[in-house]
Formats: sequence, structure tokens, C-alpha cells
Amino acid sequence: MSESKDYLYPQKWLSKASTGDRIAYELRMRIISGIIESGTILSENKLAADFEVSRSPIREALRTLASENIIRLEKMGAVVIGLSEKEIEEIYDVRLLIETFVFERLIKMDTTNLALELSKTLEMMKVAIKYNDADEFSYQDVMFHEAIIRSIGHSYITMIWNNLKPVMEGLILLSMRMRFTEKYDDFTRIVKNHELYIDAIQAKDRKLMIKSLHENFDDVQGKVEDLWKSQQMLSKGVESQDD
Amino acid sequence: MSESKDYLYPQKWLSKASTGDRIAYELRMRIISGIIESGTILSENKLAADFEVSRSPIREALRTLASENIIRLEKMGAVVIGLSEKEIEEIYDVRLLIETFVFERLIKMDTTNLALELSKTLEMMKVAIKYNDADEFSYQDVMFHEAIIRSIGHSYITMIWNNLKPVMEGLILLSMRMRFTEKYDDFTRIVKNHELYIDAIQAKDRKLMIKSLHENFDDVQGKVEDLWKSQQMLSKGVESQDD
DNA sequence: ACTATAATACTTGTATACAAGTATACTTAA
DNA sequence: TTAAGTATACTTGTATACAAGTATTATAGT
Repeated sequence: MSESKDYLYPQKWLSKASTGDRIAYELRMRIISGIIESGTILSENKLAADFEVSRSPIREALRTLASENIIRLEKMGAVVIGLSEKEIEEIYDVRLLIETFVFERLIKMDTTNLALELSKTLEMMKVAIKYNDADEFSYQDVMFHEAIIRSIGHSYITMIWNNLKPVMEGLILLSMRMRFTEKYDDFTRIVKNHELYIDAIQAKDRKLMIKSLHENFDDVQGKVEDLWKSQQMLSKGVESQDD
Repeated sequence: MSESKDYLYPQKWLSKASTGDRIAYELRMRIISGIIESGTILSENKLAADFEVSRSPIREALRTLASENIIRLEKMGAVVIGLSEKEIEEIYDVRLLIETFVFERLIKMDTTNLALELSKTLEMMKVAIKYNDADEFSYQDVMFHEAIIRSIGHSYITMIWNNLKPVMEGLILLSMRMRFTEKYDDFTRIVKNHELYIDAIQAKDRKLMIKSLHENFDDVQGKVEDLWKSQQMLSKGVESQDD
């Protein structure tokens, strides 16, 4: 990739990914972070030149991003939609929707193994905090919720999650990197909230789960703010690059 | 396309579609209808030969179908998942989920225009019934629900719908074609139920909406049965075609 | 100055070519 | 007969070439 800027997406998570996937991950991060502004028109040829690959993987990446609703494929070029405050809230609407659905199913299941897995993941999150590893923390955070969602074995709920996950992950990554530098205390609260979630699942306590979910989602406002900070910070070091 | 069998997907709906989209639509119908059985391994080369096109549009189609969860891309070939009874119920779970969400938003909005549009669509459904046009009926049925879902302007709910719609549409097409030949009386009930839905939206009556939704979903069991009939009928005229 | 038309520089969609990896089947050795 | 290893035929991923369509720009005519 021609521009020697640091990648926004952790490269070590891409060990087995195809070129198309790599580019999708990187483009996604640039769009979410605001480095590529909403309204920008992306051309397959330009992108191929920028990333120094052929159009094949570029096309693949663009189709992926289009299915995630952060770009829109048009006749002449792909238009960047990006994430405004509205979109971020909508993403969390959907997450709230599916996690609530999932919880109703969980109540009727044996959740012993799930609770165990979640505890393990939470332990890993604590270690990540201890060692100031924002990326690892984000990864485990995403895995925490993925574990819950997948646990009910509902293929179409999982499908929705699969569509939502990449953008979600990017959002969390940017937010957490910011917090690790500026709002370190947040993590105590985040960990506590996840513990609450595990308790709710173990006790199959609907009220507790709702409470935990809501505290979680009150945090969304924080994420939105983090994202703006992140966007400002990132765009300072970047010249306008669409000649 | 080499096999001169009739297409399952209405060709006139594909006037502006690319080759890749056409193939996605046709493959999807064959998978939903069971002509291509669950477990089958699809190879890009074979499909390209069958449809007499290059691998480019085939790859595009396969990625689309994978995002809809009816095939699974693996290292060596795409594995057909298909629709068992479980998957069909899951699809309706999701539709129930998002339509319930949508209704909660609708309650806070002005629904005059929407109700008008739905009435128009319902009129068209009636005409389609009168002229025995199963495909047109299906189209309007899908549009009915799409109009509702899009009306709240929630891009990520719309995104879920976009992912669900093609399979949904295929399912409805097959089911309605069957009913037009065997269970003509069903349509009186379907129309009535849609009228109920419009009433609920106009009156912003949550209870009525739930009632209508549930009658609608009780119908799902019917759809499942239709699909099996459809699969049996279709597979009678087809030799095993995977040499 | 302004409109209409034509040339040009872009865009995507599809076909083809090649490379690298994987499963299968065959051959060879014990 | 069985096990190991090799050859082969298949798979996907990426690069490239070409065709058809669209927007823009420049040019010509009034």
C-alpha cells in the first residue's frame, strides 16, 4: 500500500486474510475514523493504484463495505456514507435489539458453559487493561458479545451480527484507543458492567440484564464523543489527499 | 445459460440487473426451491460453465448468497446451506423482530402517507389475485412490508431488511405460486390480514398490530408446507444433475 | 455570449490468464 | 495388503485486458 501511514487496523489480526479483506478492513477504519470523509467518491481505479493492487480485491472490498452500509455503490463510483451520530445510534439500536432477543432465548437454555466462556473473556479484558493494550481489550470486548449472540445457535441472528460486527469493532477500537490515553478510569466501570451482564445470564434475571444493557448503552454517548475526538486527532496529521 | 429449463425467478424483474445479479437471483431460487440440494458443493468453474459466463459474475453472486446465509464459502468450494424448516422460522423471527421495532417508531410518526401507500399496494395485490398473477402478488406483498420498514428511515434496520429481502422474496414467490394453484382461498385471508395491519398503523394500535403480525406468522407454517410441496413438485422433473 | 454537438477521459462490468494452494488418486515400496 | 509419497486435477485469489456506458470538457456554429 503506497501511503506509508500507519495502518488503523491491527495488522496481526489479518494474518490469514486475503488482500480483499485486508483492504476492506483498512478502508473501513479510514471511513469510520473520518480520515475518508462522508460524501467522498471512491473510484476502483484510484483505490487500486493507492493500495497497489488490482481492481479485483478492491471490488470485493467495496461490495463488503456496501453491505455494511458505510458506502453506497452507484453508477459512477462508490459514495462514502460514513458514520454520523445518527448511524452510530442506529447501530446500537440493532445491537440492543438482537441482544434482547438473544437473552430471551438464553433464559430457556443451560448457560453454564457460556458464563464460563464470558468469565474467561472478561479475565482477558482485565489483563489487556493492565498492560495498556487497547486493541486486545477491544478484541475481547467484541468477542464477549459475539459469544453471547452465537450461543443461541440462531443462524439469521448470527447473520445480522456478522454484518454489524466489522463496523462495531472498528468503532470500539477507535473509542478504546482514545480512552486508554485519556479516560483510563472508564475501564473500571466497563469491567463492572460486563460482570453484571454475566450475573444476569447466570441468574437468568431479565431485569438485571436490561439494567446492564442500558448502562452499556448509556456508554454509547461516550463512544460517540470519543469518535469525534479520534477523528479530530487523526485528521490533524493528514493533508487533504483528494487532489 | 446452458440448461434450457425455465427460470425460477421472473425474468422481467431483471431488466436492469447485471449478469452477477441475475445469476444470484437464479441460484437463490434454485437453492430455496431445493433444486440445488443442501450440502451440494458449488464450484466457480462449474457454475461459470453452466451459466456460460466468466467467473467474475459468478464470484459476485456467490458472495451475495453467502452474505444471505444460504451458502457458505469454504476453502474448496461453496457449500449450499439452503433452507430447512429451522432456517425459515429463523427468517420469520427476524422479520417479526424488525417489524415490531419499526412499529414502535411508527407510533411516534405521522403515518398518513404510509397508510396511503400501503392501501395502494394492497389494491394491487387484489388485482393480482383477480388475474391469477402469483408473481405480481408476491412482488406487491414484499413491497408492502418493505414500505413499512423503510418508512422510519432507519438505515441499519433497512440494512437488515436488504439482507433478508431476497431470500424472503424467493420464499414468498414459491409459496404463492403453489397457493394460486392449490389453495386459492388463502388469499381472502391474506388480504384481510393486510387490511388489519393498515388499520393498526393508522390507529397506532399496538395490540392490533401484534394480532395482525401473529396471524401473519401463523401463516408461516403454511409457507413451510408449501415449500416442501414446491420442492417435491420441482424435483420430480429434474434428473440428478451433479454427475 | 451562449447553445449544441463532438471528442475525451473517466467509470464499472465481464472475460481471460496466471499463480498458489489443496484434495484426490495413483504408484511404489515394504 | 498396506503405507507413504508423488503426480495430477481441481480449487480459489489476483492481475490484466477489453467492452460499453457516462460525465465532462472542448469546440464549433449562431
